[in-house]
Amino acid sequence: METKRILQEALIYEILSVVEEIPEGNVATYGQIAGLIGKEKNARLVGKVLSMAEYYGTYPCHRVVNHAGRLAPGWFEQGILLKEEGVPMKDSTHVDLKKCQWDP
DNA sequence: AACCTGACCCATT
DNA sequence: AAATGGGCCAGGT
Repeated sequence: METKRILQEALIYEILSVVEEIPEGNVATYGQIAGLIGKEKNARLVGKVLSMAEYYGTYPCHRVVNHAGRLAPGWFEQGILLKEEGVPMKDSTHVDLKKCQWDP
């Protein structure tokens, strides 16, 4: 039980430290992040963690979108934050991945 | 164990 | 990047 909790926290830390690396004006996809921490097929977990990111601290989780550039459902503030950074938006719910996807 | 859910991804149409 | 269908993985009932 205890070891499981520790492993989870380690995973969360890895995810958040990658998110922290995303430069202003760029966005990354969940799958991208999952790949960077060596868990390519675990993009869903990344989303899960980010949904609770504020619980762990302040991270630029608004710079993370899905593979189609769609913003997180049920989080309207995200679009505003991105626009303020100068991220090109296709519409209120999609960013232009082609122009602003983060290249690690 | 079985089943459902989700801030997902991919190939196909 | 629109709609569908199938796959994946972790958590919760």
